[in-house]
Amino acid sequence: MVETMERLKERLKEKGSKLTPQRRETLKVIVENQGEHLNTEEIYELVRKDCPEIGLATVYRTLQLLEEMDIVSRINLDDGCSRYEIKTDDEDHQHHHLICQKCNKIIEVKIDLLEELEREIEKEYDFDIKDHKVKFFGTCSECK
Amino acid sequence: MVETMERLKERLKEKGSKLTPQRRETLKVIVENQGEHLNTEEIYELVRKDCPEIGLATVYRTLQLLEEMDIVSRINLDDGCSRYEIKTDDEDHQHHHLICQKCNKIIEVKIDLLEELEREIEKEYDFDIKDHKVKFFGTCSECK
DNA sequence: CTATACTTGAAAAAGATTACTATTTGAGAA
DNA sequence: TTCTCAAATAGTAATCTTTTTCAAGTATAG
Repeated sequence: MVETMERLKERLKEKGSKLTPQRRETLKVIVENQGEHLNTEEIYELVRKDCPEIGLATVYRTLQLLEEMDIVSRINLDDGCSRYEIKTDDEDHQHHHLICQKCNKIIEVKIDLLEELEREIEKEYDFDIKDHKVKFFGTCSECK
Repeated sequence: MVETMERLKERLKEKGSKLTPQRRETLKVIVENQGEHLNTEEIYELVRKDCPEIGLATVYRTLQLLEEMDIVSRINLDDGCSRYEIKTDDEDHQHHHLICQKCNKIIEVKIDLLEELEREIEKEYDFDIKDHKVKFFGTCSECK
């Protein structure tokens, strides 16, 4: 938490930007709700508890900023809105998500195992891979 | 093309739905523009050439229908709209896409190579995988 | 031929996100 | 600390994609 906030402060400074209470609080909500895949509206509601005067537009702007600064990543679950999760520094790219088509549960996958495929693609297509977004659809253990 | 149209007719009949000129023309445009990753507006404009009286809402409805019937698949490139491509029957799940972060070109990847990872995930998470959506971000050969 | 369920076009509505504008504020300089 | 000014904010309007509504049209089984 502290390190994440420090990272934000640092990257904002590099950019000539400011660490405002609104930005601090928005990041705090995302960190504290790791694994929840909150959308913008949900983040807005949670941020309002400690920062009631914040506007929705500011939350949108902040999330965009946090994504550009590589502090959060955006997830698209095809439900008509963007969702966000914190990027932990121990992973160099986004982890995968399992989406249950029956109960809509989202499960995070710790295994990466894409190295081989990525090396193959880089060679075959002469393409430098920087990151990936991988979603698997199917049925979770509880819904089988 | 003929087989794809037959498949549509067949699946519509199963559902008690009709094969209308609007649906026929929409599918035709997608088939004829394989590899273009057209969005709804673009499909609408192309369909209008041969079917000028069609409404945009019908195109939206038809694309939804085609996706449900597993005839096309939707691609989300985070550019604020849905794009579509035909599902060829020789692939049992969606192929991957490479997205160049410099020129925004989309490259289709023929290699799948996800079998091993999927088996691993199914075992580890007790999750039945039916399909996947995989995007790789980076720099294409021309932009290096 | 006719009843009925399915489709359609046009326009309105919804929902997410961005743009605008006057005002406020964080943080470095003095 | 106080001053200064670019950066940020709140609130609202505007935009853009997609869905819904509804009256009218159409295919098809019987």
